[in-house]
Amino acid sequence: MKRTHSCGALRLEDVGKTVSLAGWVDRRRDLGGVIFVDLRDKYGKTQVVFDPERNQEVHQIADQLRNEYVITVTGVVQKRPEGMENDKLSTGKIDVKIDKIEILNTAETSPLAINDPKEESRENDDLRLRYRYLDLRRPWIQKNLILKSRFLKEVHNFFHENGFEDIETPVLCKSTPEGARDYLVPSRVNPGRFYALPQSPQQYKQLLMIAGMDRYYQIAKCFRDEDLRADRQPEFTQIDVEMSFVDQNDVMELFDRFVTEVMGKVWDFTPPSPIRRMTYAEAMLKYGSDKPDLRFDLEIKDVTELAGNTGFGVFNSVMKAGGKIRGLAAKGCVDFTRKQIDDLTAHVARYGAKGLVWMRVKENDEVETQVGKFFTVDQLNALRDAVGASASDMMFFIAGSEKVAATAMGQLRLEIARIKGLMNPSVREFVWITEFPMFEYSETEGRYMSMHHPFTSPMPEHLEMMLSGNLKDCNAQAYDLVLNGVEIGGGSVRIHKPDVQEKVFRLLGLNEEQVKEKFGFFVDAFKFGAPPHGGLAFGLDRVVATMEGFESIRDFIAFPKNTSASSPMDQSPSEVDLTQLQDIHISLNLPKK
RNA sequence: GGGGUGGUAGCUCAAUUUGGUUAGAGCACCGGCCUGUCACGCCGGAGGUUGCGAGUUCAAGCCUCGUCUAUCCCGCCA
Repeated sequence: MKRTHSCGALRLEDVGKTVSLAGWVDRRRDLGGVIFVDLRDKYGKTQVVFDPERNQEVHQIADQLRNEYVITVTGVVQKRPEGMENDKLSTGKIDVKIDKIEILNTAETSPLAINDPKEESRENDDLRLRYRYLDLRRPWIQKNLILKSRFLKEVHNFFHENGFEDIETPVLCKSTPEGARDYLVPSRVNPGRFYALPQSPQQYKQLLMIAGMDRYYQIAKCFRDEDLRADRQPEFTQIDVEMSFVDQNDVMELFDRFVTEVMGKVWDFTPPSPIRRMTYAEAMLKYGSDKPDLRFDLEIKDVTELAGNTGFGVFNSVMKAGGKIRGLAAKGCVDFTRKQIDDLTAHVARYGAKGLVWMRVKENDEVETQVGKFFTVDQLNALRDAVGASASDMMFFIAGSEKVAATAMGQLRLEIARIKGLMNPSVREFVWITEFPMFEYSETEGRYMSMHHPFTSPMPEHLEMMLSGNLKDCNAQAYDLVLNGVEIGGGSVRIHKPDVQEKVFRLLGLNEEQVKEKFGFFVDAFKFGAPPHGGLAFGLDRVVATMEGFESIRDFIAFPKNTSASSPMDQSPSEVDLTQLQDIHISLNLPKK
């Protein structure tokens, strides 16, 4: 027994007890005589005291202690002298006078400042990942992992209480077209053949519905071989759910309860119930995004008719070409400098905006703008009223294709909110986005692609439209759950009729042979009595990160990859022995340097 | 694949108008002093291929080119 208590356990009522503690030396304060050591473990910190008058031998050993040494100590809990309490520690009213010490391990000087009291001070990511086991000793990051663990426990409870079964699905799967690039695993016993790691257990969970399992959930590892971002890792975890005999309302209602009962409990708050819903069309129009951040207004207005029918050639030609003109009133931003506006212009250019038109509303409500000569005073005033601007506001306008006008404006909206500090991290705004388009035209592929995935059912009233080949206006029974501008979950009602599924594959450009080869087993399964079903997947890492106000999910994953999808700690991916490659019948054809 | 930003001591950063003594500071580290500190304090010390490679120049951390790398973003991510 190395310890009787953790380093976060002792309180005033323990005074007088003889205790043993074990942990890491967080910090040593040597006053010449008495030596103080903050001993740290997962549970907290406790100050232990080495008094030369109490025990000279032990004191001499304490003299050798350095940061991150691993020790076990035994001593007597004492009330700290008057005025010597430390309010920052839960154990701060006591300390432990040490009679016995054992150095369990020494430690080299840490390349990371583990005991840095400034929580926001972090070394660069490369160094942190290289010494991740040291990085993970920091209390703030341990807190993140522990929170995720607690959340998972409640997730399991919730689904079990609601009749869901936790069923594992394969990690070695069949590679399928559509979607992200697959991670491939060569088969040794089947030369020239490959498994794919699952992008999600989508098909398996649907097969479980066909199998009659009725309600399935799984904490599922998913893999996507695409470029990384702060909120995207090549492997990540989903709370994956599927239910039989449900419509989309049933799924959303279940997750309304999930948010209230699980997230509300873990983060100790009361979410709105039900969570508000907004159509995709409304979100794109008003917020220029399918994941609107509703912590602030800054609503976008369509001013195509107003602005297009003026003497301003740019607006005029965009409208005639079938494009849109969108505007918004940036409240209290009349004093934006020319440099700020230039930066905003550059910002929206990244999203395809050809330009950014700005107008100031002066104290007397008069509109002032560089392009004023193209508008009448009435037209300017009409624009001002249309976007809801008044004195001391700045107005911004973007003209372009509907997609560019919407998304560039949406990004402008976010950037203004950042500048004005409107993204309050303590506010949580949930919203369901519904009625997503069924298909999306891909310029790079030159064809329509599924916006969600190819198993998504069209809205019943749009089925005929889809079957007749109108893909543009066909909406799906798909829904995303959005929190503070972050998509934390998404799902759909699935197609359960084999003929509809076949048709969708065909519309996506897959011929009969390709469907048979890639999805044959899946399509066959639907011929044997598939129940209507639907579900949803929650991004576990992203939910926790977003709830904690972090943008990067890396601080919630014990061993994440860097942006090159490699691990600076274990140097993976790495080269392998030639014999290993021979076993799996692989020869390398590497790009020239 | 493309763009932005960064790479200087173990760590976090600095180094004046394109350049001008021996590249600095804080923390960490090592030594000394200090008996109630808690980011202890005081004194001293050590620590540098300025990512790498070329180039321009009398002179490069600083300018140019290439390259590597990290990060953020666009594309991509059903």
